[in-house]
Amino acid sequence: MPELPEVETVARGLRQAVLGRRIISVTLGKTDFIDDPAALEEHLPGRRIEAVERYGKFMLLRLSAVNGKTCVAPAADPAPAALLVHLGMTGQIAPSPAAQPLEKHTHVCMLLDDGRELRYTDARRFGRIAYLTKALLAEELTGFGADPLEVSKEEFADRISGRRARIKSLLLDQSVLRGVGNIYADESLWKAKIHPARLGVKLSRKEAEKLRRALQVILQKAIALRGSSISDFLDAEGEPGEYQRHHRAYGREGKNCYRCKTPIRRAIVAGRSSYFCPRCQPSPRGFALLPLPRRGKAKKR
DNA sequence: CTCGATCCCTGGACGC
DNA sequence: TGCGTCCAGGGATCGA
Repeated sequence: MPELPEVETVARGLRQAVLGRRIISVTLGKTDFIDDPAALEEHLPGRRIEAVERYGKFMLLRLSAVNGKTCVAPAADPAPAALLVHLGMTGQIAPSPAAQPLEKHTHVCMLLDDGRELRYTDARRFGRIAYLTKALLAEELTGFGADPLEVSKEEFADRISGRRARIKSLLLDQSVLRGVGNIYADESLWKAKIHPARLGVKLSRKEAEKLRRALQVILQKAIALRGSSISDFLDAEGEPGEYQRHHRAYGREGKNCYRCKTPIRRAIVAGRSSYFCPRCQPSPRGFALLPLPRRGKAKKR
C-alpha cells in the first residue's frame, strides 16, 4: 500500500542513506517482477547513485555514467541511466550491513562501495524494478497524470470534469493524478464530503476545488508523519509511519464518523474497498448501498 | 473512448 | 493445532 507519502518517505530515507554510493555488484532472487533482470547485473555495477527522486508511486535512482577507471570491462552502455523502483504492495528497500542475514523475500541485493547492501524485499512481488536508459525512462514516464501536490485548481478540475467515471476511480487513475492510492483517495473524499461513487462529470467546480485542497492537506500531513503503516510498510530506516492514527475513513467500517458520529460504511467502488460516511458524503442517485458480508465470513461467488 | 472484471502474489485473519 | 478460505491492492490486460 505504499502511496505517494510512503514512497516520498522512503525516497527521503534513501537520499540520506545511499546518495553518492557506488554499486559494486548485484545479486538477484526471484526476478518475475523485474523488467530485464540481466540488465541489472550487467549495467548497475560501477555506477554511482547520484539522485533519488519520486515520480508518483515510483522511485527513481539516478545513476552515473560508467567510466573505465571504475569498471574493468568496457561498458556496453556507459551513459547515465536510472533504476526505476515501484514498491507495489509489500516492497521495501533499505541498506543493510552486507554481513546481516537476508530477510525473507529479498530479491535484489546491491553491494555498495561502503560495504553495505541496498536490499529490496517484496513478499507479494507486486512491485516492479527496471533498469532504464534515458530514452526508455522518458518513454516510461509519459502517460502519467499531474502531481497531486502541485496540480493547479484549473488543471485538477479539468482532469475530472469531463469524465463519467466515478471520482474514486479517477483519483486512483495514475494517468489522471500520479501517486494517489486507496487510502488517500478515501481520506480526501471524506474530508471533502464527497461520496466515492459520484461521477467526475457531476462534481461542481467548487466541489472539485474542495477535493483538491483536501488531497493536498492530507498528503502533506501524511508526508510529515512519514506515511501510513497499516500492514507492513516500513521506511528506509525500517521505521513505521504515523499517519494511520489520523485516518478518518479508511479501515474504519462501523466506527463513528469523526464529524457526525454516523457509523462509517464500506462499499466496493471502482473495484476497491471504499470507506465513507453515509451522512457527510451523500450517495449519488442510483447508488445502492448493498450490505457487504462481514469480514471473515464466506463470500458469495 | 470508457470502464468494469479478472488476474497476479503471499501473509495474515478468521471459521471450524 | 491445523486446514481451508478469503482478503488486501497497483497495475496490466481483456472484453463489453
